[in-house]
Amino acid sequence: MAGKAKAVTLATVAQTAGVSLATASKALNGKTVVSAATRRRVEEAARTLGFVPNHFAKALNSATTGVIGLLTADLANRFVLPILSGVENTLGVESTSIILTDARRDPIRERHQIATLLGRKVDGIIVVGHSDDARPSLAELLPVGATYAFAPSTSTADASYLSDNYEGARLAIDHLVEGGRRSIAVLTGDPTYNAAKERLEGAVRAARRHGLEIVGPANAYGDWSEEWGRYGAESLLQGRDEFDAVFCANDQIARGVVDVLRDYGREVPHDVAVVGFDNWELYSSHSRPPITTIDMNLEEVGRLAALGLAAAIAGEPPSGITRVAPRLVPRASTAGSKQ
Amino acid sequence: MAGKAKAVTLATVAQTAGVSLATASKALNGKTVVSAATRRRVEEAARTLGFVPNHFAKALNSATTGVIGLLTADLANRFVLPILSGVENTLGVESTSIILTDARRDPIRERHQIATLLGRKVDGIIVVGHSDDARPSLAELLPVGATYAFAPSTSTADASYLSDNYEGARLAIDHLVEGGRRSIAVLTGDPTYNAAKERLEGAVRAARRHGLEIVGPANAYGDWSEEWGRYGAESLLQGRDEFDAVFCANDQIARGVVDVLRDYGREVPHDVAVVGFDNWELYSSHSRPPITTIDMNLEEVGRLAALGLAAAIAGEPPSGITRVAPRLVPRASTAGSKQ
DNA sequence: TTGAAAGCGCTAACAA
DNA sequence: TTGTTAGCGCTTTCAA
Repeated sequence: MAGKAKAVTLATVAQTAGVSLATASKALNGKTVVSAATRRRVEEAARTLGFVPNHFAKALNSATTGVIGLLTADLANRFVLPILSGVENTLGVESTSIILTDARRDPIRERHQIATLLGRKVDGIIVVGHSDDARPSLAELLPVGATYAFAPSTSTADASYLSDNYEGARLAIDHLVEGGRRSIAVLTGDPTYNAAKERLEGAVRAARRHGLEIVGPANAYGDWSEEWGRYGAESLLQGRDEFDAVFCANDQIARGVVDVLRDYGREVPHDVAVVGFDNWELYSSHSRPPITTIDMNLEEVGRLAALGLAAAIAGEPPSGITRVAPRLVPRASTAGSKQ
Repeated sequence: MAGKAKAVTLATVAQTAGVSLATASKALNGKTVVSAATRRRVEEAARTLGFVPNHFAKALNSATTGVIGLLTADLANRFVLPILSGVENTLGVESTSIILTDARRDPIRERHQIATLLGRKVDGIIVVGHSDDARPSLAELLPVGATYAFAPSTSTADASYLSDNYEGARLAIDHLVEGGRRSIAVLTGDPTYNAAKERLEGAVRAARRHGLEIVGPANAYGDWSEEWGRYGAESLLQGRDEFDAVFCANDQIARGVVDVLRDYGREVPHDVAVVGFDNWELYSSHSRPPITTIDMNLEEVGRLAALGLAAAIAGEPPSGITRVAPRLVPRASTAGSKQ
């Protein structure tokens, strides 16, 4: 720990530049009233003295503090990280700081953290959920702006940003159909999740647009695990329907499917093409073969939530649900065209 | 966005409690000089008015601000999350806030962020690396305390906290030997990483302590991928040495090994036991069979880094490298005793 | 045990 | 275009 740096204040800067405190303040804050020469002198002085403005003093007489709160429901969740990253990258580091909190799925903890954030006088809050299931609005509790990322608010007056499951499923199905697949099965996830429903529904709709029906058992729900993927694949293999493709609602399911197909001597992608969801990179790109998947573009979700909050802080609060288009990440599990 | 809450200030509280500003301040800050009755009255007033102290005003005349900076090298890295979580959970939410930054492995960006954090008058900084390879000390640049998590500082004057790879390897080898394994092979990771070297070395040492030598090729280095695990396993199968266990330097390698053993009809754990490293839960616990692994206890690393920083802030800066003991997470891949 | 008053470092009227 | 002055909300001497 180096010695305590004696803080250089604006007063010192003003003094060395030979101007008043007020003028120095104006010069450094880009106010137009100061002459170019004065500004140069002040900036020079600030630079040589290594002046760093004290944000606390600044915040004390400004309407805004340049700090926003990130209220995450579950920091350990692997989906929140890209969102954080998107937020962090969007807000200018110099102008805005992020205070991070983790409610650990505990509503009581969440209340506490909101109080803390408000005590820190954050300009706004980005509420990051742990799935894309809707969550109660915080509008009543908050005297500041807020946007919701991943888990949308139940109130449409709030601005929510999440990935578009329907569109993701459509991308997957279109890709399979373009590859010549006509008999597509679907294995979706835990039916208590929106994502499981929407990805299945999106697939059914997209298939119909091509004049196709999804093959295989009507009840394609399971959970989000490899085990379910393996079980589902075996069921399909033992079922009466032929299939040349499987769309899975996440990468783990897809991994299970790919592994079982391999065990049974079905070649992927030659005999059966497989598409996953989530683009859990380290996971889906190292299987045999690597799995084509849908990336939710969660960084973009974070980016939009940050921009939305910035707008809200600027006095123009957005509202409604914005669905971010996912993208297809093609890999070997769907390579080549069938026939 | 609800209406702007007119902030309740200490002055209002003092007024309703019928005391002076100064007394109210003392009462709320636990100063002993105030009488119990007065304190009760002030607290009562504060509660009913919903008084929340303004941290900026507070920080303006205190030595500390109750804010610390988290300087992460790479937020997208999956190892930093548990560390963040450990830090977040350790610092009292009410008393300390965390400002999050992400340098994205860019030293220039890192400099900027340090400047920003110092501008925010953080009481200290926790530097979180993206691997356990040492990183340059920041002591020269920082007028405040700092601790290093995961990636230790190159300076022993700094306090660094990381997981103990040697101990992790020892746990794995001991566990295998206790299970009756005598011919243990090792597949480690990318030789440019400390972790790869230390885990291999730890395994060799631990084996010798049992009077055993590691079997298989001397050059056990590869990278951190499933592909390397598969390749390494095939090499072992085709080699001349018999082996009844494989210790892998991460879960991906272990997964590759398990999959190939399965392909070749070797039963895990009956014929060959497998241990991974990192406890990447969602990954290692869903393979066939689920993989025994070493958990680095990164939350604990975060916790200690936070406590160390708290000590530094309190004027007692710790120093040196603290290695956190990992723990074994037993799963099916080593179940039962051989023999 | 309480209160009056002086700042913390800065911004924002207002005056010059 | 520049400077003077009054706070922002709080803590902290120092007196009472």
